[in-house]
Amino acid sequence: MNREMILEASAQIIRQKGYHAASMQDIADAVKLQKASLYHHFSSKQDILLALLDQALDLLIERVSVVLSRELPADEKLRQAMREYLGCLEEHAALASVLLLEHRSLNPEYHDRHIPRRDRFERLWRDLIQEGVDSGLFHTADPAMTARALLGVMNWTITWYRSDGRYSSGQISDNFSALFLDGLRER
Amino acid sequence: MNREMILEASAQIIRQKGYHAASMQDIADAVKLQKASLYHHFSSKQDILLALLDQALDLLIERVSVVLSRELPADEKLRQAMREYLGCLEEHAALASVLLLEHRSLNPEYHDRHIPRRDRFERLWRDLIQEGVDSGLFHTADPAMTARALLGVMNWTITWYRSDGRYSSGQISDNFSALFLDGLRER
DNA sequence: TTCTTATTTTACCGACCGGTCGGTAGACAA
DNA sequence: TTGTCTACCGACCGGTCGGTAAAATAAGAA
Repeated sequence: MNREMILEASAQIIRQKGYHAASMQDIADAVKLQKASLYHHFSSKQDILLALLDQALDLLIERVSVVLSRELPADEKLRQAMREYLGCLEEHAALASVLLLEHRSLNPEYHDRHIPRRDRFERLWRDLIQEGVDSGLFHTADPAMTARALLGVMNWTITWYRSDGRYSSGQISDNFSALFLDGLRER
Repeated sequence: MNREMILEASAQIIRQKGYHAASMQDIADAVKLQKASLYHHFSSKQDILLALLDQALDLLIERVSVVLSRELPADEKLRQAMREYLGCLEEHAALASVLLLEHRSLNPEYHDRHIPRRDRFERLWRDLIQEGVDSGLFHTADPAMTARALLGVMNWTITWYRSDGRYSSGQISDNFSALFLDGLRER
């Protein structure tokens, strides 16, 4: 047994029940350990949550950054970045759910340490929008708010997306990127 | 003391702490009652949560429906509906947070009763999109998914919107509706 | 083999959880 | 005066929470 296995099980359980409803006993049962044994690997329940959030954010930042560093026009880069991000949310659904829905359960001190990393991720998207504006491909009144709209659409999918649903994450992201780039209005 | 006052306090506390972290004692303290007295007004903690969700959804359905029943072109109707919805989320921020973030904490039986009402609300938006498509104003591959994108953008605002921030909810909704209607791409 | 370290277990703790109990105070009516 | 109602209270219930201490076991290194 190691930290990674415990984290994986924790993500599943916290995703299902929410952080506060998920007990250390639940996690221990899932990895077939006694509850006390978890405290050999993690100093507290909060420590587990923080590790999950860090892991999730590291993963997403890394994966999206790779796409953003490609030499492409901003619109195509946006399309690919959205595809990568939504694919990542799907592939690591439990981890992603914890990141997006349970970060509010972090203690204040932990939370303060977490926020800058979130901002860094948000800035990736804002910079992409800005890049598009600078190159004359995009127009927007406020790149920061546009980035939040973008993240809102994508993040909200974790509340309804099911991998056995009608559409794959790739189809959904293509749909969303087309909507974002060209709008709903007929022309 | 009556049910409404308890619900109002409950919404504030549950919004802050989350359903499971908010205790009946917390709620009792907030309304200056003994914990036991809460059970004179509500049969259980779940009962409080369900009442909050019902109240929130009733409010939103009513307010948005009024806008949707106006005789307007679909694009203008969308603009006004988004403005109404985001204004409502801001005006009843605590209630809205509970609705959007805590419905997962409902017991299965309660949850099943709640879901159809949520679907009804989502359908309002889907029908509006469809109306725009039928009238030739909108084009979209899948109205249901477009509606979800729309709701995603708006619902996600409760995770970052602060009433003392740079923009009012009206400005944000105008920004979002413009983005949705005409897209990000320069033309 | 023995010593050391890493890992897990058993047994336990105080605090708090949602919820129930019997009972009380006051308003109103018969 | 008596009975009934709403609203509320203090005390308490069994159970679970996150977390701790110390003993037992497993795994390597010498």
